[in-house]
Amino acid sequence: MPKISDARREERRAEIIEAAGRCFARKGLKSTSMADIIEESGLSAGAIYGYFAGKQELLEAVAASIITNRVAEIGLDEDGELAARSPRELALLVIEGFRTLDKLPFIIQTWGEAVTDPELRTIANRIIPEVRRLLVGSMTGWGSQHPSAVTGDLDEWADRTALVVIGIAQGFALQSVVFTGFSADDYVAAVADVLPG
Amino acid sequence: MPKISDARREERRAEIIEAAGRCFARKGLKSTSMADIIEESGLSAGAIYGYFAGKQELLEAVAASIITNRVAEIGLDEDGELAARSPRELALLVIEGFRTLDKLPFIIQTWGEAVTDPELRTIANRIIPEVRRLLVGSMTGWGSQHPSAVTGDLDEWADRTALVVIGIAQGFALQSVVFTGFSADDYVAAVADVLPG
DNA sequence: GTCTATAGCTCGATAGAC
DNA sequence: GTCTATCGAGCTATAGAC
Repeated sequence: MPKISDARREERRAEIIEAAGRCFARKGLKSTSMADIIEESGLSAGAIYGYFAGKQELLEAVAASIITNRVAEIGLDEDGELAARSPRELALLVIEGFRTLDKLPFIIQTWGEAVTDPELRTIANRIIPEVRRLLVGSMTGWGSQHPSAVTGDLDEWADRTALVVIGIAQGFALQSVVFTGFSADDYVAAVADVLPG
Repeated sequence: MPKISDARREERRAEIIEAAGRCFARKGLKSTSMADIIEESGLSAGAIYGYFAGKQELLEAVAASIITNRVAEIGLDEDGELAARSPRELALLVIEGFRTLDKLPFIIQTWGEAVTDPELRTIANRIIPEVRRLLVGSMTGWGSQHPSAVTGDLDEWADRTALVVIGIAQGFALQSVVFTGFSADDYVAAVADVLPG
């Protein structure tokens, strides 16, 4: 077989990540076997292993891919620019993203894995500060226009508040996947109630 | 073989759950083997399997045990009675509990497992409404004394707000375990900022 | 402590683009 | 004809059962 171009190789890689992502979302992290991914991708074991060293590395690639797509959507309005938004608007924006994300169960499982997988933790730790930076930037803009909603120093306020905004969104994700009687609308209403904006 | 008393059997069961809990917390869910638990408990394989059908059932028992202990602490003041508390106080109470809980990493992993394990989800779904009920009761008492902080109907307000209080605490737990640069003090400060009370 | 099943993975053989 | 991505049978290691 021929040596393929870099572009084609990158495409293959993406295909494999996609296939693995579908398996993980459908069957769960644990019970997805390499055989499943091999079948889903339509390739052979050897082919897969030419791209990824193992299941762990695949999982990490899938996680990185999803999380990168997520970040690209957060905090960017229609023009792809960062707009000034209130804590409430930002929380609802992130939650709305989670709400329409079919891979949410996979993400929750990934959080659990990150506890014991340093590589996944590294990925998370590369992304969280980036999300936080986006939120802080957007909130700082809003806060300067609404000083009465800000307690203490503007930058410190935005810095702290971003943490809780992220936490609230994470709580939403968790409850929506694990809690059977969960009402997304109630949660959203409560967030709108609690956060300023 | 002598049939042991029910009390003794219950005690043994608790010992095994304790030993398994230590293993899970130390080595993580995945890499804890039955051999580890057998060794940690000082019992034989046969003995363990006389109480639990397998690793999964043990995990579920450990989760149920931890979560039950948690609930016992939440919302109960020194007298074991339910006091009226503000959303802020309740969130900080739950967070403080997480903060001093050495088994937090285990809990996060359990959330991930619950996505694919119906039995664990059932446990979570038995507990979450109970915690919520405690929070709602406590907050309703507080809200009736601070009507200006309540939007709309008191009961509905407490019901909704409890969701977010739980979510904020879950976000704290997640970030404190996964995010390396996490500052618990900042998160707590932000919660105190955001929630009424 | 031993047995069995299964998961993850390896590696020589193959075949197709250049 | 050469070079190498892909194939896929089987190897190895480990977890769980008793």
